[in-house]
Amino acid sequence: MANDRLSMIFGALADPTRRAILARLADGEATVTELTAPFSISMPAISRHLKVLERAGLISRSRSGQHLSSTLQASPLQEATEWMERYRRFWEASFDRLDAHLRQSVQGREGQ
Amino acid sequence: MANDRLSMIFGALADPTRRAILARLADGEATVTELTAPFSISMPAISRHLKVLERAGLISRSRSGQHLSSTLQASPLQEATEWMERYRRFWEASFDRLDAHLRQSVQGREGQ
DNA sequence: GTTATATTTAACCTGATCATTAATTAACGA
DNA sequence: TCGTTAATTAATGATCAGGTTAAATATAAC
Repeated sequence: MANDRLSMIFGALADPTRRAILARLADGEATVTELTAPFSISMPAISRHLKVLERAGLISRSRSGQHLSSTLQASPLQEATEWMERYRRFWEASFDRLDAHLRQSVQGREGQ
Repeated sequence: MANDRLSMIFGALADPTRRAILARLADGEATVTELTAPFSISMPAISRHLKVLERAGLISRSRSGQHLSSTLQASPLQEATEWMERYRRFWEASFDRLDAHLRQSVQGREGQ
């Protein structure tokens, strides 16, 4: 994967296990052991996924004793969203039915 | 790469050449030859990038004679944005650290 | 039909990704 | 100090990504 910032962010998000880890961290920080539990893959594998997320800036980590906690850092998601904003006019201009459905639900949450 | 929809979308966006292709297509449809010109890589390489983008639903293609035109399809970007919306409160929380009061009222309106 | 143009497919190479198990490091607690 | 727990690193292997050049396919133009 290219090592520019957006490539690292999108690359990190391209894996379902890593997205699931982020989803878990949305409920609060967690140790590597806790993050490993829900999956059928080994702890070293999770440890590597965490490295990828950390490199993308999507998590930070802090040790307290034996335990190494991961915390969600969402600002790279903001960068990614900002990049996509450039294309918003295209999906809003679309007459596609799926588009219409998704647009509606997005606007619902954005309506502030 | 996993073959679920979000993984294919994020995976497609994880490459700078493919993002540049999308940027070019935002100015209008283009042939493979036209899309190849700005890059220092070969046409077969571009052809593969286009396949990845097509598989992710980010472009559609239509032949007219010898020419095969690619057209931007932005709705997958909307899907990706919608997935990220889930984390918006986190980046807003860190960005607006100094205005916790406002943040709270925004979260209230979002129903989180 | 022959030749030129546009694009894909084939064959191949290199390096990255994602998983494994085994070994190592680090911190804790008796 | 010894044994346990937490996590990473090492070594290995399979598969995928992204590039190349050369060959094949398809349409156009003469």
